[in-house]
Amino acid sequence: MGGVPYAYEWRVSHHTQELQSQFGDLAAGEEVDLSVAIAGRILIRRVFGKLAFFTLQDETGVIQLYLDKKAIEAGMPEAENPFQQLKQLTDIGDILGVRGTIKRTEKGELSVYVQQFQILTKSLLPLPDKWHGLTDTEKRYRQRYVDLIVNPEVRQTFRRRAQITAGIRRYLEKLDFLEIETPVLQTEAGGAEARPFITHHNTLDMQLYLRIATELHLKRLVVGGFERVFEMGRIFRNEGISTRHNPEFTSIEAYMAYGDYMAMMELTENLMATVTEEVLGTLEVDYQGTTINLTTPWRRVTMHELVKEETGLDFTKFTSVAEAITAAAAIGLDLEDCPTLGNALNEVFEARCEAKLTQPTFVTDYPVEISPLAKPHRSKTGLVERFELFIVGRETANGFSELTDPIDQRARFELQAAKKAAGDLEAQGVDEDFLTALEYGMPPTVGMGMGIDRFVMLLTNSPSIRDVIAFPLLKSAD
RNA sequence: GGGUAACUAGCUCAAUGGUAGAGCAUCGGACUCUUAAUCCGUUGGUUCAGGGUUCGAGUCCCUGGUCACCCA
Repeated sequence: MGGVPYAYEWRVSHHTQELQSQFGDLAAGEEVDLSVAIAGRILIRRVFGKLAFFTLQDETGVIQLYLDKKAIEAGMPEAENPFQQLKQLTDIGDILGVRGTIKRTEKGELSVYVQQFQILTKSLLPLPDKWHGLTDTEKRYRQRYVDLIVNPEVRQTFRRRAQITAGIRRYLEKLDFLEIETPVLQTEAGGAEARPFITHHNTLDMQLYLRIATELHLKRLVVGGFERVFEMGRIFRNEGISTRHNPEFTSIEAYMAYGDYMAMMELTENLMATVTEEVLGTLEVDYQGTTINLTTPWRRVTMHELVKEETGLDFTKFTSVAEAITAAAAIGLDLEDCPTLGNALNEVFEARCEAKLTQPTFVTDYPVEISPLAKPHRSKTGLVERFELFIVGRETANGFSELTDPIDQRARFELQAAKKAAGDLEAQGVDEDFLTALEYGMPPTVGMGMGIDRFVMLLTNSPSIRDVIAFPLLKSAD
């Protein structure tokens, strides 16, 4: 005791939750002569003259400490007035190690009957009000460590996030998928339509981009002979920030040779349902007051059907963009800027359908114009074999039979490059090396990408993406 | 990008244009079964920043900042 406010170690025998469950049915007033050692942060202090109650929190939960003057003096005979020191030197927020036995107090609170204690770390800053806690959103995100200390549900969210990512990996590995890491720093940011972050390598004196997708490298691996690959990792998009968008977020992309988009829809729903069941123990998920039912199979509907269902517009009947624009105007939609029929269809879909897709729904058969990496539909001209998964009106996953024809792929890239040259900041350039890979031959392959953060939001009932990212990007405070 | 609202003590919040406050936390004291312990006392402020109106601004006006929500 005394003098060393920052200790080196404390041998812990139990965590609070273990004790709470192990002695859950101990009767009030009963004691158990089991010696335990625990450690944690002092959350609340209730101090009397010769008796004190602390609430101690460790990673798993909380337990009360029963601090009796006589017991502590008996347990720490070399110390001088140890109980007095305990009262004077400890504060809310300090990390304390204790050894003692188990006792449920007469008032019924399971406690550690402390014989010895040591201040392991002194806290110099006061914790937020124990009753009101920390509610200021900005402070919660900027000082997540404080948020984690005082809001147990925040710890639960990140614990659950870890279970989800572990569950996804376990599921895919069981299906013989191999996780391979691909470059974050790239000379050309491709694989998606998004503005990239630009950075610079000093010794090579080279402009580099942070990846906006993992797609093109994973497909190179498929060319190389890995039939089932995936990568779960951070990607970066230099776009706006909202409750659904953080500039860096986590995606998983998985590629499976010899499968098509139908197979991948099945894999995706089974993967998500399995992980949900593992983590929540149910497929009925409450999200912000709405029950989302993840029981498979999920609804599959083509974009054409859905648009017709919601708006009455039958895009299979239109022969030109002009016709579509006129018809859309009649229902109050301005599509003047749409260059092609496919763009117009997508525009109507985004404006009128997306938000209504509350229950999990695979929207299929997208226009080729907005899908530069997807294989043409085997029976519908102008469309590709693609799906997007919507849950709670949010795009949560995206997959397609991969375009494997290098000539077609070059033409699609060139269209993109033309848009880029015309000033479209989200268009991608021609990735010559990727085309070379395709020229060596890529087996028929299906790929899928999923937004991990959005899936975690769903399973943790989090309204904002910032609630599932430990340290979300915020503007600098000053 | 547009709109709305918030910003005051460490935390949660008050304060008709007229002396900046409360609870908890801090600090000191009393107290051997508390659960937001209780009781007595104490400390604590660039009212987000900068300008303006006014005898006087936390309050009204303008500009900016951050966060939140809604819309695009």
